[in-house]
Amino acid sequence: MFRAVKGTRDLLPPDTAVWNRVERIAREVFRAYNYHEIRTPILEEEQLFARGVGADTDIVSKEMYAFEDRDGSRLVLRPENTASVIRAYIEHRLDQRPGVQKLYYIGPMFRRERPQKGRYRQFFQIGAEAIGSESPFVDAEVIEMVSEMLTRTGLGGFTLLINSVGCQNCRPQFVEKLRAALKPVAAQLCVDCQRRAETNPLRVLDCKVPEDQPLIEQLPSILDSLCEICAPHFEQVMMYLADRGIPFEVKPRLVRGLDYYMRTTFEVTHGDLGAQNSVLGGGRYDGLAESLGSSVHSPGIGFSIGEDRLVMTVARGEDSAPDVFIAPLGEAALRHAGVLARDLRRVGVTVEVAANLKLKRAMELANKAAARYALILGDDEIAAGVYTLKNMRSTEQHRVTREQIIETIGNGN
RNA sequence: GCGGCUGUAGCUCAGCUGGUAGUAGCGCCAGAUUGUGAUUCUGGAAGUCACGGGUUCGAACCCCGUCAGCCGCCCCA
Repeated sequence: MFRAVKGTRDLLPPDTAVWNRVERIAREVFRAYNYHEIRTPILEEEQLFARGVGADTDIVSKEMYAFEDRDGSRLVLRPENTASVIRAYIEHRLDQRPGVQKLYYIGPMFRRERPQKGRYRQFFQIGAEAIGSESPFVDAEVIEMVSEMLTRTGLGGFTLLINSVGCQNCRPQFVEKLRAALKPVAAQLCVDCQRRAETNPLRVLDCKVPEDQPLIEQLPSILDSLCEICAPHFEQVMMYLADRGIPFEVKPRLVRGLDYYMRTTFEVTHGDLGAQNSVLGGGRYDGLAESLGSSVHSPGIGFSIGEDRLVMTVARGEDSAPDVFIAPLGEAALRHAGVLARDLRRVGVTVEVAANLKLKRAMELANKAAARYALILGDDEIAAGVYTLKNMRSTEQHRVTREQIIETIGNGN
């Protein structure tokens, strides 16, 4: 027997209704903020991510689905979408279009990790990028938008964390400071942190081992090391968020795993997600376009929502049910039903026709499908030129004309 | 990539210290005579007990391996 490959899954009804609802809300919110959809290929050149995301990141160094194409070129299934969007932005000279380019996407990403709760090898992201402005106002607007989006999907009890990770000027200085501060205490930290202290000191700040926390608290904060550009930028972002009444928490130890982030970074966590408690991550990446070959400075900020994780945490809805379940008795009635069904569907009524079934069976199926009405069509009705319409909930049934069907159903009775 | 737990009908699960699977619940299908569902009653189908080895007279049960799922680590959405 064939099965979905490890880490991938089939989404079945009625769960797909929840996905559609989430996506519908996302599109509505994107529209309100004047974002437009971009669709980029799932396959990209391997180098795009090595250069964009960073060759040393976990995503690139060990999680990509990479393979050699028949012509020898190295391709990958995209592990994230920001690099692709920037690639498309450069390729199609979107920098020549007027104003800030505000783009959104919804689609699958691929990372070859060990699956667990809220983590799949094929997972879906809803994300957006605003390219062409360094203004902290844009940062605040993006953050406001994600907050709005999550709230409207019905997600409650999430926490918005923000931070600034500085820029190429102030971050290296901070890293040195951190290294110096870590030297005397590294031996008392967990083994992972001892390794991180060497390879990537910023990661130590993100350690979750409880015993390490007292020592980590004592380490310098990047917010004290921000340069004269980064510091006011962050202040303004917080001010604009406060203006809009958006609750947030400053987490100076928030570190993101992608190399391209600078200045503003943010994350949304939710308690119901288990160890993978992050529903959304994002940040500013002012140098990314240039590192991907753009001749024009194209600063940007973006985010992506883990749609699988969001769906996990929002209420489970019900899928749509038919308005009318038509039960035709006999061949003549079936032909008549086919035409009637077409006409009803054309005016927006959801119709199911029970073909070649006994009436009892048709009624059973109408009930199981949660249909609002059953429409019985037999020789009597054909002779009289009417239909028998039964309200499945109240059990009342009447003989009605074609016009009355649409009227009754349209009224939602 | 590393660790822990789990793997019996479509689903949720029983199955005693190994003797060769359950009238279990839900679901599914059919019937309770004529053109009426959801309630009720009756009947039925469906499992190579994840897969492959081993121990044993005998394994769903014990041992080893593989695979899958879940949970955690790493990291991230």
